Amino acid sequence: MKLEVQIKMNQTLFLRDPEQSELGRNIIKHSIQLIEKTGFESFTFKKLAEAIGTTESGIYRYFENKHKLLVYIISWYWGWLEFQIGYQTKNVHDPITKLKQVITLLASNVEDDLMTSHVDESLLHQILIAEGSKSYLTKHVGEDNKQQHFKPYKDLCNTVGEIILECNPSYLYPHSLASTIIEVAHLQSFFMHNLPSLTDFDKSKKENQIIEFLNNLVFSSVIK
Amino acid sequence: MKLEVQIKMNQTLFLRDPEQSELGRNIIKHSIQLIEKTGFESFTFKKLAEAIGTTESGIYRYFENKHKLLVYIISWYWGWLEFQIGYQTKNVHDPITKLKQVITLLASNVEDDLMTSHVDESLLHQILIAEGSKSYLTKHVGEDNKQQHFKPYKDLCNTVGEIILECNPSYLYPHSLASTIIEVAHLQSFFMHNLPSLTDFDKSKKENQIIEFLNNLVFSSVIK
DNA sequence: ACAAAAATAATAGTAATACTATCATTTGTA
DNA sequence: TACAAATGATAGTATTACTATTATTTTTGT
Repeated sequence: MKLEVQIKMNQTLFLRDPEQSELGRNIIKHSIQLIEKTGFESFTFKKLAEAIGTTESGIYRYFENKHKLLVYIISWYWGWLEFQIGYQTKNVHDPITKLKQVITLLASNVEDDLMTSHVDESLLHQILIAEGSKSYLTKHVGEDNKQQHFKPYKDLCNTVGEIILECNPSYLYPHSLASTIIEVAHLQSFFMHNLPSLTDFDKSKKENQIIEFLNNLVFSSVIK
Repeated sequence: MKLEVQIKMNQTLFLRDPEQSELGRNIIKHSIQLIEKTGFESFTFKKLAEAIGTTESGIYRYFENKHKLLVYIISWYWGWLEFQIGYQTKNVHDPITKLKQVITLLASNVEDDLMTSHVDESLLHQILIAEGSKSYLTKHVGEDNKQQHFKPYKDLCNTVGEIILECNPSYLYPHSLASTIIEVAHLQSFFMHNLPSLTDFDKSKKENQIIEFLNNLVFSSVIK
């Protein structure tokens, strides 16, 4: 028997559940590939339909528009990451060790998880770095938020915030520090590869330097 | 005599210099208002032309496309901020005080600077918070970078990075910390207003809390 | 003051995007 | 095997992101 991890998704993000059909899973699979390759701005449902071998109207039966599809795959990623964090830190009791592991998970390059056959987490991680903030940097962020579209992200920040509080119960900014860690991990990776003079890292040494930077930043302020 | 501050802009960002004509200055003025009000996605040259009382082709004579216009106004803002930092910290010799003042400048709500009659810096600051990262989160960031479109941002990060090094010459990540301060100041402000559970702040107390968070973060790690 | 040059306005047109609608065909299942 | 549900094929619309052309106004150099 093949084990498949299922991430429970918000129903308002789609019109028809893409997990439940071959076409739906193809939409997810190929949209991840296309968005990663061409960027979200030049990604269209027409191109996606061509890549899959279906028609535009086929896609529209699953997703209202490309922004909701983006939010869908990003939410999926946060759900998956939360699962990973729970799984990988299961028997770790020291909160400092746990927080270090979380930072490593957030700032490392991800490998494709074979438990999820139609999702390439490695590509998805790249999408998060380059397009993640576009999911909420809109004028309709308020309504999206009311529909709980960002719940997986918030849940993740809460989880990380709680670990921070375990390290130091009197630390004043657990949520802000959690969202900062996540966003800075992505930003510094983007800068390192595209605008390197905004960082002190070089591509060849990979993500380790970002992890060290974040560890230094986080533990200096959390554990005085 | 009325003093006007002039920010020197990269020539490849525009086709005709908008500072040099009434129409050009109107394009800047109204694009700042429109982008702030409607968001960058629904901002079009047609709407801008209507707001000014000119035609689409009129705008196209100044800017190739709306992305370059966005990068233009954002670069302008970084240039202006750099000037502000230089001006406001002119006679401050203690680097710690200086860095604190810089953090305050980066994370405070900006007031309209009357030295620049066609630019509303307060609106521009809001645009930076909500749209700033869209200037570089593109697939053409590499070419844009070669054309020096992000130079004002890099210069600012360098300036901040140098102050960080004055505080602690052995600090390992001056550039990364500088870009982190700038980005986190904007992100936490956006989150506070739109996704407050990602922060520990509440709108009523305004930006002071973000400044305190950043001070705590920065000085814990820079001055051990 | 006047001609030439430059800038602007007005209009039209195109290809692509972001959809909506309709209907025929295939597929899954009671 | 019949019926519904899902998919495919096709067409159509309004808007966007431009380019091109020509007429009109404004600026400027002599």
